[in-house]
Amino acid sequence: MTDGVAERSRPRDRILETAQDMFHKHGIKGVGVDAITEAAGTNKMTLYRHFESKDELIIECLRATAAKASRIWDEFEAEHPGDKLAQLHAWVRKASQLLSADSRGCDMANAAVELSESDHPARRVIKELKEAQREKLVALCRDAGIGQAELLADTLSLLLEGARVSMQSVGAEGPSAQFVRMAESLIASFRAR
Amino acid sequence: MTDGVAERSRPRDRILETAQDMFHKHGIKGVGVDAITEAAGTNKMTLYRHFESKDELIIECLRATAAKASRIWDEFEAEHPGDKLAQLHAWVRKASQLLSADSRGCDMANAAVELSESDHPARRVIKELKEAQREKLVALCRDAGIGQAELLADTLSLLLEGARVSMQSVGAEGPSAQFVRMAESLIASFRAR
DNA sequence: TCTAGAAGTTACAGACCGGTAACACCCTAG
DNA sequence: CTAGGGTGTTACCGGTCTGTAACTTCTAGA
Repeated sequence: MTDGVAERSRPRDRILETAQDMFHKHGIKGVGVDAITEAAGTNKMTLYRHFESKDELIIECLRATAAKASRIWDEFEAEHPGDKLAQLHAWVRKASQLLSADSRGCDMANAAVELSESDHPARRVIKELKEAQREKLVALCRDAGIGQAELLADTLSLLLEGARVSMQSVGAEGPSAQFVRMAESLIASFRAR
Repeated sequence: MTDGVAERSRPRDRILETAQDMFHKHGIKGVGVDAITEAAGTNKMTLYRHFESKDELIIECLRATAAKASRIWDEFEAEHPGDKLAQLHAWVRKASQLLSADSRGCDMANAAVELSESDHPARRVIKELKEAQREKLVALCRDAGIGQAELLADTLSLLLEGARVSMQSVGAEGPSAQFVRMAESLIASFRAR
């Protein structure tokens, strides 16, 4: 018999998956460990046997989310082998799919907003993961033959980051609705230089 | 004798100003009403005599912050009377000043991230205020003689929103460092069309 | 100077939080 | 069959949170 949340797997995996989902939906400070374990079909003691604290659970969730996102890049390569420009367009399309209605945005950015303590252990993890993502996009732009690759990658990054947070303020019909047009126009402009 | 926080003014004003500051620095869920009243040199009962709940205090803080931001537009008009294009460049410069190190970003966007409950009373206020800001920027672009005023305004909005949240993830040396160059380049591009 | 309302003080209620202790249980490997 | 590790259960600790009650003190205006 399954459990709705996930196939009857090991408690640690269920906790991790459930926590990712609940942190994303309700925010990190908006959900307690009791609620997570209950939704995961287990209990608090088991959580603390696998994670030494809630902060460590947060960090593991961020790493897991980043790992999932990282796998998408493999799909780009698989769908458009060697064609870096096509992969860049695929990135735009994939990014725009993150802007569906009532999305809660980027987990790492949201965590950075919520965890305001400057010495919170998750902060350095967020920075590392975000920088890794940035370098991937820079490399993609460069390999696509774009001159100012860093500048285009950073511009696209800010546009997407802005779109994801804007959606949470004003919804999907706000400025973020024009994301694809903005991004494609930018890429065309950079290619023409 | 003054009190560090603010001149000896009326408790309600001190609470409002202190709450704005503390919500900005530590996040809404990261600060309790006790801490606010203590920092404001008053007490919890006085707070609840002026605000019927913490949620209402949050809303009043957002309105106050938006009102402050609104006054900046008057400065643009005062510094460059009638010259809407100069005012647009002033907007870019002012926006870039929001990207100083260890900034905590936009209060309204942060609140939208923190208050994940879709029916939270602050959500509609955030949406209203953000939409008002958007329309101001659209009007500025249009009056500056730019053809696709809405698209430029939305692009600039997303860039700034993204820069402000990116800073909280990766710091001021990340993609947000190029904000001015991106924005100016965009304006030039739209003007050339 | 007197008075009314604003502000301060203390204590408390009820809920939730992260985290731990002690113990019972189950299921699989040997 | 048995031993042991992973898991479940219950209860609890100390702390924090929003919000309220009852009472005292202050202060400005008539």
